[in-house]
Amino acid sequence: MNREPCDICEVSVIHDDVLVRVREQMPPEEPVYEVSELFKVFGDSTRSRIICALNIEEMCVCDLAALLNMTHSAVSHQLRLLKVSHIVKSRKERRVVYYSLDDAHIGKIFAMAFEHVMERFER
Amino acid sequence: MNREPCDICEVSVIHDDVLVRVREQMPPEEPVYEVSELFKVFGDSTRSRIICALNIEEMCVCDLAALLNMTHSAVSHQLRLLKVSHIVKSRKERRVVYYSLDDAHIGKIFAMAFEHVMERFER
DNA sequence: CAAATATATGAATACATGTTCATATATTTG
DNA sequence: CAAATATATGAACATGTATTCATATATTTG
Repeated sequence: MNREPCDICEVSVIHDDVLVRVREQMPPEEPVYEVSELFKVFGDSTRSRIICALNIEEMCVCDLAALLNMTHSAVSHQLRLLKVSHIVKSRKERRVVYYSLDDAHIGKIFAMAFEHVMERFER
Repeated sequence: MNREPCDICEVSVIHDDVLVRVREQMPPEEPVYEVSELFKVFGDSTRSRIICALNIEEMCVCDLAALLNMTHSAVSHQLRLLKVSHIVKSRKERRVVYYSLDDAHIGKIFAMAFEHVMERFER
């Protein structure tokens, strides 16, 4: 009943030494989860396109909708998600809300992923 | 009927100049899509944990299952996805299949995202 | 060769998520 | 203040996806 170190794993662990080392060096659960949540937000082509656009210049919902050929509603929903995820920030001027990337880090991570993907494209 | 430059967008575009500039500088659709697909694979906490583990040391399915307290089946399914996405590679030795990160780029992107998340943690 | 072991996989289920539609809010203009 | 404009949002629907379960394959060992 109380099998160590794993209840679900039905067979014996093969490399105990590896497990010990990896357990020691594994980053804590919470930031790993946060990282995957960040990637989850990146992991949608609509949001990726929005981020690419805002990486060039700040834009309002209407312009983004025109650029991406989408309804205002769909764009607005995604922008809300991007905002609560601290990927995008907004400023209001008269009637229009201008969105831009919240953090320089965002663009960097994106650029690096882009580089990675382009390498595969060139082969 | 034939409203330019966007059929879906029901109102007039506000900033034509912005749209022109962004259209010019936007990266092509395909790599943007590929980037979002890459992030989609990263955007699951199970897979993130697997990637973190393999960033430390190569591991077999059984060890990963024990480490993550998951069934072998679930781990194997995720590893298959990671493999077809070229995030992970495998080598077989006798009965066991050892998995490791396919590309140094993977670890870099992950490390940068980690850094970004940790910044928020410290505030 | 039979039993055991390590991994893989197809189908099913449960849950998450993106878009649409209708409508609401907020701001500006006549 | 009424109409117009820009954006936001709740609910519904459709689609996608992670895990589980049962089972298959492949390899090794007695």
